[in-house]
Amino acid sequence: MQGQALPGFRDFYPEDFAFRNSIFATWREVARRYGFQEYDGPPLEPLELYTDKSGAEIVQQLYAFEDKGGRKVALRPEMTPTLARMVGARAQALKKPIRWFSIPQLFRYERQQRGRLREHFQLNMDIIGEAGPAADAELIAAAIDIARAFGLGAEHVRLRLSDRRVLTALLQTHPQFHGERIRIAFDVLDKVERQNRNETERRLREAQFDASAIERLFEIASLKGIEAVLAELRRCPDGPAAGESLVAVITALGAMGLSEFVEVDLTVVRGLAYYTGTVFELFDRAKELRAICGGGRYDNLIKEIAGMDLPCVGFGMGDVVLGELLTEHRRRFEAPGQLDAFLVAVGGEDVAPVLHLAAGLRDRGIAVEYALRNQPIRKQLELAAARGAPRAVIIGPDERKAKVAVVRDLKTGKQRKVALTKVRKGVFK
RNA sequence: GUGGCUGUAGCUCAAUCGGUUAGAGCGCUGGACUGUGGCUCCAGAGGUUGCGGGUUCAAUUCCCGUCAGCCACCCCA
Repeated sequence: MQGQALPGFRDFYPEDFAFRNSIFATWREVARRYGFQEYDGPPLEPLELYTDKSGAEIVQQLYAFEDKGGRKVALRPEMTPTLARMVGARAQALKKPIRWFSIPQLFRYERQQRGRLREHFQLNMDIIGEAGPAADAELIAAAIDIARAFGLGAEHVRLRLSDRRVLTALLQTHPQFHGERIRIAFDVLDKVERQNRNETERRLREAQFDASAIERLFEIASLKGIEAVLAELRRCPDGPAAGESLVAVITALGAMGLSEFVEVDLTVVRGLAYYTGTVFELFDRAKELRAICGGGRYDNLIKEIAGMDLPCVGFGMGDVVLGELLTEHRRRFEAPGQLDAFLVAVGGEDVAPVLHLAAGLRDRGIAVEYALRNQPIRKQLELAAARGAPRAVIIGPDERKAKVAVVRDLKTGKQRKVALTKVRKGVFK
């Protein structure tokens, strides 16, 4: 075997490409329904776009190198910094709120495993310039509607919802959770579901938290559902205010009829440091796969990158985990037969008339194919069927004499003679 | 980046205790079938057993390295 794709990179054979296209088409369709406009940026960006925001360690996970002009560049690992730059540059001119989406191919140099490659396509939807919770609800609704558009209902997926402002308010009721140490608590909470309790306690003790603080953190982690969270918030000084946005988001989603998908869970934190409020993830119910989609509110990022003060909320949804889930649910896309007709020449003297007919039909936008060698009709029909053509148009000496073609329905096997004048116009019956 | 497991035809898998010419099904190509596909039958092509080294009279089989895949960690687009 001579060569193969680099590790973590995919070849898309026609059936894979059809599947990918069907995912993209659904993404675009839902984005359109929500009034989003599509944009794109360069796949190659200045390295600093990522290092400035994410810290130098992430360079280890970037496809980064020096170009021939000595510039340090990187293949984009995420779309948000590019979006921030683009919006920042025209922030004055763009009518707010901005609703934009993109389907970039993103790259990351990491060891691949299931659901995580070195390259993937990711739908990004963002609302920029609206600080209120209606924007958060709108995006969460879009994420859920995408799942629904793929035939995934509340029995297949669930949306886990949290809010960092709520989490902060609850944590701060304990004196040991303050300032930088809240970040540590975030980090631990993010992993609390994946680790056993002993491991979690060990990490907290290493970070100098005492038994009462650890107890408090587990208390917060165990709060499930909005009622439990609200009850707890009422016992904090700034609690009710911190919970306002979360309540508004849940209310809006309820009004849209999406409550059965939504579950408040404070252990959803998201790894990225720049989230400031709402955070959410879409999961398969069985929780066998990684998150299908993740996002949240990041109100300070554009100011950091472009200097404009614009609140944002957005999410990313990759094609890899989603594709795995769809395949599991047997919703794998079958490549559609794209031909309208397969033209069959009975003998060598029929080839030129078939070519002529093919050219005329193609001019009319009709998709046709014919055998590239002289073959028995048997072979030509076999190819026609394999290509998924709905019908074969057979032309032989008898047909030419009678100025007709035999149109054979390849599904039913029924055939009839149709005048050539009609066939030439793409009328096959 | 760390650790564990696994690599045989395009795909799914065989190959006895280490035994000489590595097989089968599906798929692909051709034929039976000279104006009618799907069925059936026949034949063919397709392999450096991931790659490299070692042990042995003999390696798909045992050992080491390496690459790739899967899983876990790390990390989360």
